[in-house]
Amino acid sequence: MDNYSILFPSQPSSSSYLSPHLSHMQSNMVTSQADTSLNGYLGMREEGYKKVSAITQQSHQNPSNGTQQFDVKNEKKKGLKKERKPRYAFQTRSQVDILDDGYRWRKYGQKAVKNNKFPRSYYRCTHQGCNVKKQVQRLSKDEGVVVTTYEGMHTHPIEKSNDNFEHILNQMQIYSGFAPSFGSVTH
DNA sequence: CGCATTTGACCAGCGC
DNA sequence: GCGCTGGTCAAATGCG
Repeated sequence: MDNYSILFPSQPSSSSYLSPHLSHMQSNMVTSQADTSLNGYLGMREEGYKKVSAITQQSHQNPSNGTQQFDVKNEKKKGLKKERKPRYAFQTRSQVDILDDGYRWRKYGQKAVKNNKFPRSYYRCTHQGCNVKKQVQRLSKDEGVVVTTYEGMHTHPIEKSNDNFEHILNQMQIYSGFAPSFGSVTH
C-alpha cells in the first residue's frame, strides 16, 4: 500500500511548525480530566492529495479506545501536475470542534459531506505568507470524534501562548504505538 | 472600524 | 457527457 506513516512529520529543517509541539505532546501525555474530555488520539500522514474517501465508513472499528483508522486513497491518475502537499490527519475525541493549537485560523468555508450529518469546516492560517490549511470534521458515526486534517506546514513560529494548547494536550492520550493495519479499507 | 465568520455560488475532478 | 462531490471564493453579515 501507500506509505502512510503514523504519527507526525519529522521534517529536518523546519523547526517551527507542528512537529515540535507534537513531540512536546508526547512527552506530556497525561490522562484526561476536564470538560473537553479528550481521550483518544491518532495521527497519521497522508501522502498525496485528493480524496480522503469515506472516512466515516471504516472509522468505526474501535469505538472503545477512540483510535480509529481511515482510508486515504489518492493517487492522481494522469495530471500529477498538481502540487500535492502532504496532509496530516488527526482524530481526537473531543466535545469541541476547535482544537486550539496556538495558530490563528480563519475559516473560509464549510461544506456538508456525504455520509456525515456534520459539516466539514475549512480553515486557513492567517499568518502572512503561510498558507497552511486545515479541515475539521466530526464523525456522524461517532460524534465524539473530531478529525482534523492539516495541509502544509507553518513557516512561522506559533503565534500565541500555547498554554491553552498544553491544556488540551494534557487531556490527550497519544497512541503513538498504534500498529497500523492499513490496507484498502474501502467499502 | 477592522477583522472573522457565514453562506451560497462557482469550479474542477472523478465515476458512471 | 453528465451529475455528484469536495474544495475555494467572495460578498454580506456579525462582533469586539
